[in-house]
Amino acid sequence: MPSSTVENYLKRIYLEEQADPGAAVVSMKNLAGAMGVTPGTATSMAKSLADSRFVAYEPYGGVKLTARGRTLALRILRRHRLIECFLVEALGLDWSEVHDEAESLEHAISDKLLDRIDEFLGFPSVDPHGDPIPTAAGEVRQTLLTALTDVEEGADVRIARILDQDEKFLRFVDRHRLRPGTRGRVLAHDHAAEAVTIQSGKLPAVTMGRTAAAKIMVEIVKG
Amino acid sequence: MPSSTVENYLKRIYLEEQADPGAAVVSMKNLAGAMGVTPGTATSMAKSLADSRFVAYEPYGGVKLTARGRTLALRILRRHRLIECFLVEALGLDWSEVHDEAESLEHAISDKLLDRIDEFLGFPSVDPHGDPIPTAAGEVRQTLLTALTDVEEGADVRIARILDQDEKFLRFVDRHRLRPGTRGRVLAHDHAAEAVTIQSGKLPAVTMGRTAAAKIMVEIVKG
DNA sequence: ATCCTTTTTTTGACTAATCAAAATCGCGTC
DNA sequence: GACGCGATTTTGATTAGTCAAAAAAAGGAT
Repeated sequence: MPSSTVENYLKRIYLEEQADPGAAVVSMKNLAGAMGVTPGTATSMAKSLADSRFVAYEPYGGVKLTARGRTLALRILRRHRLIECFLVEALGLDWSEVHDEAESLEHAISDKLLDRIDEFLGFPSVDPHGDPIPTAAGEVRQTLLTALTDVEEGADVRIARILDQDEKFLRFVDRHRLRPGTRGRVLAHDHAAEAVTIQSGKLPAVTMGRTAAAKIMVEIVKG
Repeated sequence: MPSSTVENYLKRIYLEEQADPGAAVVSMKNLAGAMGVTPGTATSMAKSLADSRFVAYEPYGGVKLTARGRTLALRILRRHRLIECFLVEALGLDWSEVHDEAESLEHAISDKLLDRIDEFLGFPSVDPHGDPIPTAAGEVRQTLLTALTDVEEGADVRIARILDQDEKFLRFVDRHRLRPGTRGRVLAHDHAAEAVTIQSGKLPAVTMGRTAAAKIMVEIVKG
């Protein structure tokens, strides 16, 4: 069995690949940054992941998950996201605080218990942040979403996914009723000022900067 | 924070001390046996636990928990037992299979989540095996129980606690309706043959040997 | 083509946890 | 009091994961 360190690296590599689908590989710099280790550590781990055939590693190039590595990464992600759902559903934790908890539980839970949880939850397809839950077979259903930065003024949208697990950011999202599933309208989109103004429910509209808006994925609602 | 290895050693030392309250200390042989490591490993861990002031270690003697060590051991035990309750209550797992799962989750769960679980369960005082759940303050309410081996023929008893987490044994107990909380009657106690016959509900009576009976703790019901 | 900066790799060291096997200790028996 | 056996400790080695700092490579700018 791979250690939880290995599991974390693979998960992280997967997420980095997703975050920048353009890049063919994940650099040691990015990997080290994402894992909070020094570059030398990332290099030596990359080699050992390659030895286990979880990644393809090209010296001075970077790493890229193999099919085997991706399968494992998705298994961890599945665990992580099902646990997040469970903590919210069964115990009423707030969606802004479940990420860190899931981060450690994902390595400790058995497959059997995970199946129970999946069943308990009614086989959900997304977690509380709107992130898709990979199937047990290792497939992810990708939905086509638009970043809030790419939405034109006046559009009606349904918030679908928040691409940031940071508790502070999630609480900001929550305060303005922008959590996945809610509807909203883009009141203004000032490209020069790099600011988007959105309004949800009866709450006052909120204006946010480009980087914040880029982390909010929506579906555009035809009206 | 102590590693989960350290947590496991402390928990194990606590349980060994409980299992043989007569002995002043836990020997390296017993500790190594209980932890499934070689004696040399137990010795070196004993030293390092002593350095952290979790145990008092006497070379060629043994180890004994300090107050500090006991507090931590009880914290782990509390986690373990609350998790067992939770898995049975919330997810309907069988009490015979929750022990191993709790064994790994106990090191991964946060205090905050544990408190939620405790609340969810209504602050239980015993787990599904009848083992007492230490309080958050680190106290254990010890109840006075009698081993089935010490019960006279004809006595009515209430099963209170099973001193063995082994799945096979627990399923045996279950099959004969002897789980904690149920009532039964000791039909025969043959001291020479070291066998006890007990009957519960409408089921046929079952006869078990001394070592099995010693693991079943009961309260004697006055009639 | 050379230099400079950034990235990557290498090297050497450290900690935690473990084992195997050799050395040593403690203690009951004769 | 010496012997011997079982328990304990020591020693030397291994693996996983990490860091700091030195060395090397890549690649763009001049």
